Amino acid sequence: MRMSNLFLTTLREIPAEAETPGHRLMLRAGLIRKLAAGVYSFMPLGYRAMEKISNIVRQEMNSAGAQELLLPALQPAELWQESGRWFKGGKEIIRFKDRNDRDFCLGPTHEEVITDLVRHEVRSYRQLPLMLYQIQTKFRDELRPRSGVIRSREFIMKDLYSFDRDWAGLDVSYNRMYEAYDAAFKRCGLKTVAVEADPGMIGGTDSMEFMAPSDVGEDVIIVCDTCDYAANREAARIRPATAETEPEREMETVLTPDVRTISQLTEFLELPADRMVKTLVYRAGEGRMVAVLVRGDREVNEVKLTSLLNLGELAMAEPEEIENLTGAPVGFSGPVGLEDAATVVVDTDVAGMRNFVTGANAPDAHFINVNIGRDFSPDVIDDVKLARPGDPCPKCDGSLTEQRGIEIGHIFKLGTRYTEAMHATCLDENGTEQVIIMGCYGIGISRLVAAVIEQNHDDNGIIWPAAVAPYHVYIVQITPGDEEQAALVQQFCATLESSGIDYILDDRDERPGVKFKDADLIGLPVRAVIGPRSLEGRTVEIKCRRSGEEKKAALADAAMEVKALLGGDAFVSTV
RNA sequence: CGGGGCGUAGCGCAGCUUGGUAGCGCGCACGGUUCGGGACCGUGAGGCCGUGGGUUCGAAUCCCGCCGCCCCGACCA
Repeated sequence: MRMSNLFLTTLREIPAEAETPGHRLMLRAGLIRKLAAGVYSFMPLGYRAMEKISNIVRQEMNSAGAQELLLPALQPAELWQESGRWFKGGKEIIRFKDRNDRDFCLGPTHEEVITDLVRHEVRSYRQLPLMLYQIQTKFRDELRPRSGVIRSREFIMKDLYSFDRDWAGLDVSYNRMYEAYDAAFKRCGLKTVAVEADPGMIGGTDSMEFMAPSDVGEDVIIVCDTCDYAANREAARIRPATAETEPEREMETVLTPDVRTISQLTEFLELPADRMVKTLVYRAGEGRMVAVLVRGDREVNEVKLTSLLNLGELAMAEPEEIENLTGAPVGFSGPVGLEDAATVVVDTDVAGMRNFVTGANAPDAHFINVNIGRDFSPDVIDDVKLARPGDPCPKCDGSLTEQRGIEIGHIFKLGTRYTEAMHATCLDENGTEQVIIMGCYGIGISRLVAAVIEQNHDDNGIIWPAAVAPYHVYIVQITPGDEEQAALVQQFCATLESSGIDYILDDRDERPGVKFKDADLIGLPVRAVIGPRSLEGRTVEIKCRRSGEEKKAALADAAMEVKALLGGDAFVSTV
């Protein structure tokens, strides 16, 4: 491709709208352009990188035994009503009516459509297992699109669905996808961590997210410094602290006028926060109240709490609700005497404490020397606190660390969540109808492009991994009109082509500095320069974008040198 | 949805306080000099000053409404 023909304008200045390094570079390098909030065009260069990524993913899905198809983005409401997600699924579904006043949506995901398809086509267990996938545009009316193509309202996703006759089959499909994901991300030059995740509203038993570690990631991931334990903070478990053994003392009331917060209380009682127990009051669906006890220096993990109690909704209670429940204003809540009016949940660490401090459910009063069992009885004891760095690992003696990550893949064991609601069944050997067991597996393809750039750039621009670079080589002819140089360039291009290496030839009538700057910004893995210095020995200057290493190569050897820099044959794949 | 910020040329911004009909840099077009890390000189094109209303002789500027965009939070496969 000649630069003079390429539909590309690079930006010298940083667009004001972009905050993250990757988003800025994608705009500056002319990979994407914005149409509206969270809605982007992919320009030829950006699209080409995305196509290379799609092809890698496609190859890995195919070799895992999956088949590609294409499902409609336009979906009738009836399917979503059948699965129960038309109203629950909520605000992010883009809905509208057709001319006949029929409800439709633009597909945010395709569990319903694929389940509908499979229930019509699959009659027998002999047609299973089945893995079907597509690479297609998804639509979600995100509350807050951000960071360019990392969270957008229209995006490209690979979604794969597995159908098995039993749970053992699902385990096989799930593990096969796990391996395929790992392989695909590696090939894309992306560092990822697979973490335990909360299945959330989509339902199902197990789920894992593939995270690309990055400071601009929206998720916090918790990783053990010793073993392989890793989890999304929303789902991270923590090994309980060892139980205290001191003898129980008599519970007493202490007057604490206007002392409401833990920090006020530590000062007032001259006790550390880890001797206190916070009681947080939540309202679940249908007026059910939940009181959650965590140590004074900890936070509640609301996601863990929600899935633990299997609650559809959960919100902090309003001050009036707290006063109705406890008889005291906010700041004096405690578990004693609350058992009948609320579900009392105690964090595992609190369960091991003796003689702690809680609110007394009376204005301006706290209890000291509270003990579980004697003074109140919890309904549930479980791990409901938010993990933080330094916490003990649930699997080994190590301790947990924290980093941010971009979620680029998510795999779920759905089980019968959709197949049951939509009656997708098949007959087994005995002629008995069996509900099909399902899994679903997503990769955010357009997000992956952004994640690759977030992980691979420097101050001067993008540093594409060879396998996903829109082109492999950026060729600069220093003196555009020079015929001797042009002849060398032509020969060089021919050797690249015959080696399966693709390139951009910067043939613009610009000064060398401009071309070098654009070469760094666009960030193809190799830059090749042919100029006055090349003529005498018929050489090409070859520079590695990542290492900065530069060498002269004889024209005859140049293609081989380039290939070596690209990492050998494995990375050379044209779109 | 709550908080904050911003909408002026393709991009980055000034002008608004104190109303008088729009400017700078980059980019773009043309000519010339240049040419190994974003050159220089000259000429030029390009603007319902987000949008609707109001105040005024007169509004980019003051007032009110709406829309859009960005950030933080809430929320979220």
